Amino acid sequence: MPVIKTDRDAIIKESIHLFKVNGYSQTTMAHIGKACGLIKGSIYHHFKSKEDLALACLKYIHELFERDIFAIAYRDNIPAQKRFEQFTKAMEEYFLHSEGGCLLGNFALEISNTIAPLKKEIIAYFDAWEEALVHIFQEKFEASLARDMAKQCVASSQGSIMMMRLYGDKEAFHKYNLEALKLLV
Amino acid sequence: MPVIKTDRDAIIKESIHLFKVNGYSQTTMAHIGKACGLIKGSIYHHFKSKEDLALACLKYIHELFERDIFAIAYRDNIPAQKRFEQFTKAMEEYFLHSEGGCLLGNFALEISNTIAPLKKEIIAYFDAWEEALVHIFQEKFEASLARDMAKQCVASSQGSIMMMRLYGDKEAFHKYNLEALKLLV
Amino acid sequence: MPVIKTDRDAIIKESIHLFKVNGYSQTTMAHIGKACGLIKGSIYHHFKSKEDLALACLKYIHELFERDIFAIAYRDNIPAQKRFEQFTKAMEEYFLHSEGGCLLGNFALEISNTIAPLKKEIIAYFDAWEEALVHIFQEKFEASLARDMAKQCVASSQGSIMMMRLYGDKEAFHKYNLEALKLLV
Amino acid sequence: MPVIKTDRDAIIKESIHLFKVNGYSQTTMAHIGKACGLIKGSIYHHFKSKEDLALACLKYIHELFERDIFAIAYRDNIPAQKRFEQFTKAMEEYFLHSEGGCLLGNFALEISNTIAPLKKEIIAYFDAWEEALVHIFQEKFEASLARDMAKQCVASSQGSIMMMRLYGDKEAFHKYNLEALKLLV
DNA sequence: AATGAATGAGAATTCATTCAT
DNA sequence: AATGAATGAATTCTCATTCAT
Repeated sequence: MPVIKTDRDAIIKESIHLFKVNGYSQTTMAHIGKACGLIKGSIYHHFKSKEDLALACLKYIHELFERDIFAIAYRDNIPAQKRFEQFTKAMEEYFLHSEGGCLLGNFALEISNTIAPLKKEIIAYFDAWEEALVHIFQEKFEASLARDMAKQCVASSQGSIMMMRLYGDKEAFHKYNLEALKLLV
Repeated sequence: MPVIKTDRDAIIKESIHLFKVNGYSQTTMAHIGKACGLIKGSIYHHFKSKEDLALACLKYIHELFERDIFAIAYRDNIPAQKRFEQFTKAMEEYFLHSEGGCLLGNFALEISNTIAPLKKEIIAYFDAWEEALVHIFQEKFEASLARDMAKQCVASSQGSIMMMRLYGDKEAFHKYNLEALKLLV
Repeated sequence: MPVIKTDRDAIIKESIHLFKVNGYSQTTMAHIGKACGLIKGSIYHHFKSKEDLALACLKYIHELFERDIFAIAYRDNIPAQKRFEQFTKAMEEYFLHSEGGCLLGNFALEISNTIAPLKKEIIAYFDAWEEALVHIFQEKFEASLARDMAKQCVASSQGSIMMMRLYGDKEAFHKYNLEALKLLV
Repeated sequence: MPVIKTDRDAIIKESIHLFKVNGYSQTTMAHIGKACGLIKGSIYHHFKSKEDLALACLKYIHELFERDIFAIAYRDNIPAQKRFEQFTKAMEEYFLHSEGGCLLGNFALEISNTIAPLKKEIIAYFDAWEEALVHIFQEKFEASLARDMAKQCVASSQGSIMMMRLYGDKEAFHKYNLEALKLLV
């Protein structure tokens, strides 16, 4: 029962792509409109402002991750190590095919200081990512260590994605993920 | 022979700060002018465009890193491990006091796709960083492994800086650096 | 045979209120729609344009005044002075309860110069008001004087309404009406 | 020693004219720019917003009235009646040559409900007008009566100006002023 | 070098209006 | 009659850049 894509969703998807590749400020409502086959003004029928649209994009991705990736961490019937592998693989899968890297990470650096409502959502996303990893690691490590490991895992992932985006080098990103798996061996 | 701060340098320093904290697009020539006690038009006596100024900022930081940090890696009279410690400490020192994180990293995500000349400089900086680490690691590891380690080290640093910037958490950044040191033990 | 309120009438009444309080330009079709429980586009089933709707509002009020107030002036079986009292009282009654003052007066100042068809209706309204007063005054004064008195009476009323609207002071408006009555004593 | 007209003043004067004749909303920054020989954006060099410009216009007129008209009321060496004549004449002089009537009165009806900062200035202007008249009337009448007379005088003036503007009838305005003078005979 | 004023291109946003359903 | 979506033109405002002084 796949959810039927509403027009709202179509706009969000195009926007996510443009925001990821060109950044928030360099993406104009006209660009987004064009990508959706609309004129710029028409987008305001669906979102009350550019910021509002951007927030919807962040939430869309956050939900996607919750459902498809973070959720993996909570499948407690699967051994922790196996789960971590699946989790890491799902991450890799997503980002290898995500032109422009991680929208949340990009926005964290571009606008989290200037647009507060977006910052909140960005932090919520990284919190959830961290929490998922903590849930896995806790099974094998003491809580405080598990948290430190999770934090570093999130950070390293973001760093790797940044480098993949900058250099266009998917190879290195894959290697990083292989390396990350050793954490739980 | 300490370099005398020219006006040009003063503008660069203010710009670096603003660019780091607020990003490229969200920093206007008027903001920069105000921070320098000038009106925006006057900046054009020193830099021919905003892009040109941004490039000067990137180069300024790149040179600073070459001189003060990357150079450490090449002090071959010091043992590799010691050098790595010094290198890591210098990095930490810099970024702990750098409000807004890493300008080069920020710009990598915000505008490397849209402003090609800046991308070149950003890549040169990360290349140099990586090369410095390779130089250290090569002493103890085989070339290809040393490079992989260097790449991951750079990426992880950037990821940690991103998180420190987003969460305002210097503690976690410090912990990450302690952890990184274990690479060479 | 009381006139049944059609939907058209409901829209007109809401529009009159919004136009009076917020002016022509600052009242949008969306505002009007919302007040009527419609979306803005639906109003076009009843009126072919905003201007057309505004014209209907002006005519609605003009007719109301003809029927309920101006008509008083022509009840020739009642003594002029008594009629004038009734007329003035009816005016006061209306405007004391009219949030936003006099729509026709407001529009006279806001858009009579820019939207000709509305100006015509506005002038017709003030002409009728003046004529009604002339009819009363003529019984006691010579034609030309009666007309001058009528003109000043209309003008003063509008000025008083303007001040009542600006200051929110109904008291002063009442005093003015008391004063006006002395004209015919 | 005539004050030298600054560019700011030139913009204000053109704006006053356009605002008076076409109203606030129907006057665009492009209109104003065109009238000043500028492009629309350039006006923002002198005024930070349309509202700010409008406020400057209101203040400009308010000051003009204080200096050239209201001041007359306070020349206590001249007999009250004479002063009232001069005051009324100065008013007539101004408004007879003011295409578009009274900016403050026009704005009172168009936007005092929607743009609070402008309302404040409009009220200050009418307060000052009233106060000037009170000062004259007090010499011959008891305070409370003087105030009532002043209020009605202001209101009637505005009503007459409204009618002059609507009908384009300067004659009637003149007659009204003659009539007003009888108040102090 | 610096300033103040101006520019022009474009940004986000609004709004009356239309149209297929 | 009503709706939701779309339009296109216009509106306010921004900003990098230029130029005469």
